[in-house]
Amino acid sequence: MYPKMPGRARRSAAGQVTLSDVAAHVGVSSITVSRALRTPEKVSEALRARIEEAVQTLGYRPNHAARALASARSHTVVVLVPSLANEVFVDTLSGIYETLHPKGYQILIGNTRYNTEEEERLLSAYLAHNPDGILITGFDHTPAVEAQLANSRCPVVHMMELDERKERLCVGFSQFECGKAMTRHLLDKGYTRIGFMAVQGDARTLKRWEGYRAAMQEAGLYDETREIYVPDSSSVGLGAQLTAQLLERAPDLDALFCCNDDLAYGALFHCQRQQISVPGRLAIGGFNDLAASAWTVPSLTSIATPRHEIGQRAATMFLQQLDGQIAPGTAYDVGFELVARESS
Amino acid sequence: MYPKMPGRARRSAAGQVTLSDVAAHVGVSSITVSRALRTPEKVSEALRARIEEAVQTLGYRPNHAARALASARSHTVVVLVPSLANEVFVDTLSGIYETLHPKGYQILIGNTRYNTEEEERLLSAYLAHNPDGILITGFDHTPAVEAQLANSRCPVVHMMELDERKERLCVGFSQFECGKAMTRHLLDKGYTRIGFMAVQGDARTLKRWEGYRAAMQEAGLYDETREIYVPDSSSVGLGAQLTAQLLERAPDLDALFCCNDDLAYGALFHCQRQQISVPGRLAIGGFNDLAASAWTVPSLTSIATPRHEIGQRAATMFLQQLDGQIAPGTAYDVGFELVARESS
DNA sequence: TTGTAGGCGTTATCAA
DNA sequence: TTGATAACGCCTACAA
Repeated sequence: MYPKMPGRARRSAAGQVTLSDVAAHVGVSSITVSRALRTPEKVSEALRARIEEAVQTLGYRPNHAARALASARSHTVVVLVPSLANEVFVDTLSGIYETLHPKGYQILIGNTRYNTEEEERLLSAYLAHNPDGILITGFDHTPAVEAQLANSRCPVVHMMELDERKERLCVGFSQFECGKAMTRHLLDKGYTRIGFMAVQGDARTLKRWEGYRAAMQEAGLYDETREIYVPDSSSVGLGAQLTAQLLERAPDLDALFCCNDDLAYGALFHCQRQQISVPGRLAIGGFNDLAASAWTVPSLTSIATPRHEIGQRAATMFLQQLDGQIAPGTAYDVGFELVARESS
Repeated sequence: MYPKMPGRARRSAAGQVTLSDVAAHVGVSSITVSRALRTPEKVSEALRARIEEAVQTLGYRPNHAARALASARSHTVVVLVPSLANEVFVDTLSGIYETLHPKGYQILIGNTRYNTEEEERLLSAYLAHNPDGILITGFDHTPAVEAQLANSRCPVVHMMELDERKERLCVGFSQFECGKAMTRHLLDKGYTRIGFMAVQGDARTLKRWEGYRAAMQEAGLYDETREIYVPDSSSVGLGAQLTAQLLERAPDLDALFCCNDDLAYGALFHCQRQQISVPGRLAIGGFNDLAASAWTVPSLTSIATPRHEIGQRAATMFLQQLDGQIAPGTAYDVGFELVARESS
């Protein structure tokens, strides 16, 4: 048996320097130290200096749990995203972090893995932290999650999509219009046998898919045999495999709209390997405009989504609701941009 | 002015259902409810059932802060990684999560952005949470961080590298040997004018670089004009740009070892665009073996690093130290594997 | 198997 | 500007 960890013997163990330790050191009451730390302007300058010094020398560290318990504010915000292996959500998180960190908020990241049940479990667990706010991806949740959000007594901001019911705080863009925009771009370029590749089947993917369908139907060119879908999670390899499958089934395809850039890279690689010229024989469009999309050969036509801004905005909207500075049901549309490159 | 959020009036506001609410409902003391929830086996079956029912109907949720404060155990583990935009650390995190979540631990993720000062700030902030453990990347820290780790009174596990001093708990592999292995592979394949591309300049990159140098010097083929380095953060685009620069400076290069796969993709794309045949005119090797590396054209030779296992292992080692089940200074070598593909 | 007592470190309230 | 007091919700220690 090796040395156990401190055992956390009991009673925070020897270690912890507390507010009253600092207070004793300075010769004031602990509440004064508390004030000197949180609202320095309410403490006389002389005292403040002595307190700060004592904090330094004693190495005092505030105790988050005690603060949360006493103040009923955890300074914690829960963020639920479907994936971390996706540049999109990493960028969103960094926007959130940048905005919330300076305000003293901790972020509790929940990775739902594109699974609403997992989301439910995560939310339940995280609610025990009494978050001051919840930033959640999309509107597609289990009834239990909806109920928890409603009862959470803290601001909830939905990210990535816009609420058609205009009842919930949200920031995002129209996934449907994105799907339409890319499809129209391909139609405008003269392609007529345009396929669609989808995976994962989350709500946002499905909306893009609807956008594709709407545009194809409007053009009188819709043909469901040019669509391919599997529920698996997205990857470059899967993109390559599905491209092969789809081309077998619909050999006359002249363009392919992939529901995200990873799949599109896979499509590109497949074509390269099979000597299928892009865009000569097959045009390819992606979605999200990941950092690498400008560098592939040929470079990838995609739709740029301002996810970093979505993160910043979602965090800001949370702060605003905390202060009553925002109307309930506010929907913030960040828009999107089609980036035409060599692959189309 | 719009409706503010509940205001968190004070005193946990109307809302909170507490242990004693449940206790009152059932007609027992609150400690009994606490036990029924944490150690069900210590409560009679009949009571347990009634308590569980009351928990359901009242919608009781444990309060993390109160629990942490009373028990001096936060059930929180801090994980510090240099980046989230890197498959490597996302995979590591998922290994950690899988291992720790079932044991009831929350994970506090800190993204240091490859910056030791930022790491210091993050650790300071996170220490306020009284974590039960700290999983940190590498051994390259500021003195303040080293001091905080030493004083933290909780298990600390270092990930990704092995401790030469054999003093610290760690799990990883030899970055130096990796660098050597890839270089030797290229030498074995007959390449002699092998370049090296590095970015970011973190400790691990530098060790791989040393491995490269050692191998080249052993072969009597080392030439520093074939090395290129910039401190910028890694990206596919940067890989392409640096490849162009290096080829200009050292046009006779016949192989290029990139310190990670992202850069290698960039190198691949540059060659494709410039019609430089790979590996005919220039062989390329990467590092990490990201998921896409098997699908590029040509597919990329790389070094597979078992980061998921590192995550699992690091979490396990933390749990073991908590129970005194592991010798101090244990270093767990997960090894690595060279994956030779078309690009070399 | 269940309960009593007391405190974890901090902050809100109210008073001085 | 500063302080005394009483929570916050839960858990450890000990007792019954």
